[in-house]
Amino acid sequence: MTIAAASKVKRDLSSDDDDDVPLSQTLRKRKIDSASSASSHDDADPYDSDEAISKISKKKKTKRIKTEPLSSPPSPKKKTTTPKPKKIKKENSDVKVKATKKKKEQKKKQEEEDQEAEDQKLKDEEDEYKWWEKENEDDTIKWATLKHNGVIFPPPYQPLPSHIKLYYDGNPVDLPPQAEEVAGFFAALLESDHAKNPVFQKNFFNDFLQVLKENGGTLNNVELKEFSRCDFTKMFDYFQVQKEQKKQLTSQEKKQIRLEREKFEEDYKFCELDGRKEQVGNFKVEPPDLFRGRGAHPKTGKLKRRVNPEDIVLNLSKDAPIPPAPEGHKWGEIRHDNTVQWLAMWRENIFNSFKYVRLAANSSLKGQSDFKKFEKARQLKSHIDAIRRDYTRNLKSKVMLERQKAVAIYLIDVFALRAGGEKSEDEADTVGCCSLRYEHVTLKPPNTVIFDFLGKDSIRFYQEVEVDKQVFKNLTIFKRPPKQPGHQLFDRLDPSILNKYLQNYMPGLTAKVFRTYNASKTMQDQLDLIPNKGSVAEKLLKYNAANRTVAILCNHQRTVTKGHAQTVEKASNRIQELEWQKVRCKRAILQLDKGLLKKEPKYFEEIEDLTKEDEATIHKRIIDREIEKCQRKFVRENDKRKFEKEELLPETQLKEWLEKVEEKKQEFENELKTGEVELKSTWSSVEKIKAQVEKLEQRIQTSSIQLKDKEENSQVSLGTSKINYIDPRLSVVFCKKFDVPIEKIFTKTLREKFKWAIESVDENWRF
DNA sequence: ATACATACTTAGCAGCCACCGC
DNA sequence: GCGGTGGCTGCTAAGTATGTAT
Repeated sequence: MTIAAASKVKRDLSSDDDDDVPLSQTLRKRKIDSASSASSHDDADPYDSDEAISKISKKKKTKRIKTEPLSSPPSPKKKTTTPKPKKIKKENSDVKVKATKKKKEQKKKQEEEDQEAEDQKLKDEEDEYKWWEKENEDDTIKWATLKHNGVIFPPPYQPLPSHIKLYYDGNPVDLPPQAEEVAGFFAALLESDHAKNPVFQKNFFNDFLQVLKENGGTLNNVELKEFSRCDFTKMFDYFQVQKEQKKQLTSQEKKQIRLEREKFEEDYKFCELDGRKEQVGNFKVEPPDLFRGRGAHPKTGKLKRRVNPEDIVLNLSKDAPIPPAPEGHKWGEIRHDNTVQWLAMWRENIFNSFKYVRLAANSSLKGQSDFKKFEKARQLKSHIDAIRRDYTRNLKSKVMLERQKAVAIYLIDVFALRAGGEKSEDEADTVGCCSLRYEHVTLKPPNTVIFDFLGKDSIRFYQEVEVDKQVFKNLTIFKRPPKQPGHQLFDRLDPSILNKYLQNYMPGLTAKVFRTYNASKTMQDQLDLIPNKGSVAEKLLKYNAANRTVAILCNHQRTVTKGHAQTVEKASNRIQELEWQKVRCKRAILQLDKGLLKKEPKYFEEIEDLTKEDEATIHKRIIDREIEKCQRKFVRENDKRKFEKEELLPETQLKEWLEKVEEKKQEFENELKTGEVELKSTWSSVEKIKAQVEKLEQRIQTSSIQLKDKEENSQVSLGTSKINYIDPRLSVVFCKKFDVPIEKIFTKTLREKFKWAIESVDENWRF
């Protein structure tokens, strides 16, 4: 195969021949052209040694089983060169933060808010640390000084009132509080899917019994043996009532509570990094709960235990004051490691892995990492041609390992697959590129491939695509007997081999960089296609469409919301009703002037398009809706009156309302029979009605577009790509060039996260 | 090379709350 | 003004990647 052939991989290899094809089309069924000439040696068996099948065995088991006492975590890394702390700037940043908080309190007053924002901006300009304007030094050292106040622990368990209990075989069970807490975790989920999942039930019940045993068993000698004999409903109901009560609080009370909480959290929400005040991300320690693994997770439902101060390692400057541990406790360890970003960590008990407390997304450290990530992806631009040329050539390599690498990189590049590291048996069975198995890929000659597997978060990846002919051939070889379902497709590959290979092209190049690169490249290309015209709303729609192609490329999905089908139906009913109203208007016009039918027959065609059945359906829908409305109104009104101790509305009132509806119904029925519309007073002239028709058409138009947009977005999640894959500078440039306010594209938090991008590019910047 | 340990990014979802159409 | 709805945010699970010891 030639280099030219390689560059025909459709999506964006040298975006020449199909620049004008909307990506949305090519993405659904991505086609890969192939000019490969199948010469005989291509088919030579590339297995260059007979250990070929040796690694075929399914996946390896067990990892992370290593246990280590929490009290003695591994020693910190050696690199503890602590550069001298920079001078600390004074209270300026303090003031700023308070201003932000105050802002939250006051609603409405737009001007005031604007003013304040303006003020803040000024302050920002004075003393904000603009790291992106500085030279970038050593990045193995993350900070010079770090001070913080530790972490917030969840409140201790509050036992339930004594009349709320778990029931076993119908008998109340007295649980020690520690066990009651665990039972409560389950009870709270009673109506969720988790509670119906047998694995979840089993894992929960085991751990629950364990905790019960640890605490001396039940207090009233009920022996719990089977999950199915437990009744959590009383507990569940109690939680529901509590939730309801919380909701019932006045907005004043809610506000009060919120303010108190914010005040308490203030000290933990911020830390001091190199003398600057920066936000901490997850300063709250995760509360105990039942582990909610995604997909078919073997450990789902297990108890995630409470974390104590003794479990926590704090990381801060040597000279920083050590925050006091909660009363009667001490910290597990204090560390001074400035080669890492985390402020605190602990080991969790589900996988025995670590959880970290780190800085917020708007912090300088995170911003710098983010910036670096996108710069690395941009660097790939100057290597991508060589990489594609090489993998295209290596698709025919005599060496099996090379062929596998070539195909893998092809898949990662073209279909944006993840690297696909090995997983242990106690995790959900999900895969990425390197861990693809026989059954995940179906080959349909001549060159169609169906991918069907569960990826990260057990999100299904399903695509039927055409691939390069040589890729197809290779996949056929990778699936040859004795391989069978359960066997690895890339039996000689893992991400580290792949990454090592990739680093030959460019330092720091790894599989994931391709996702960033292709996502941002796609976005750039899509934005380039948008004409600079129309309203802001129209431009936004186009921006979102571009965003959507990226999300589809990266397979970012979301579950359709519960009410989605209903919402769609409602919306299309509305549109249908608008159409119907239009027809009525046109009928009315004819009633005013019959002669028009001959003059403009086209205009009145729609009248015939509406069938009697459809019309009757619409009538019924409207009437039903109105009846319901009356009834609801009646009930509501009386509820209110009851509450205020006023006299209730008599039934006759309801009847009166309903009679009005009945009249309308008669009118509709008559209209259906005769085809004659009762002329409204506003329909005094043909012109007026025509104007109304125009309005209706406008509404139909917008409603239809909105509906379509909603439908297309129902399964696609735009946020993930916007937050993680699309270089934010692209969006900034788009806004600048197209006069779209950045607020329309980035929420407040995103604007803070991407401050570096917003302030650093002009409108000529390109990815 | 493998196995494990560590640290950092990416991911979807629940719940809340502001806003919008009636 | 009211109730539903969609957008945001917080949360934490689930990935990727690299360093270190064996």
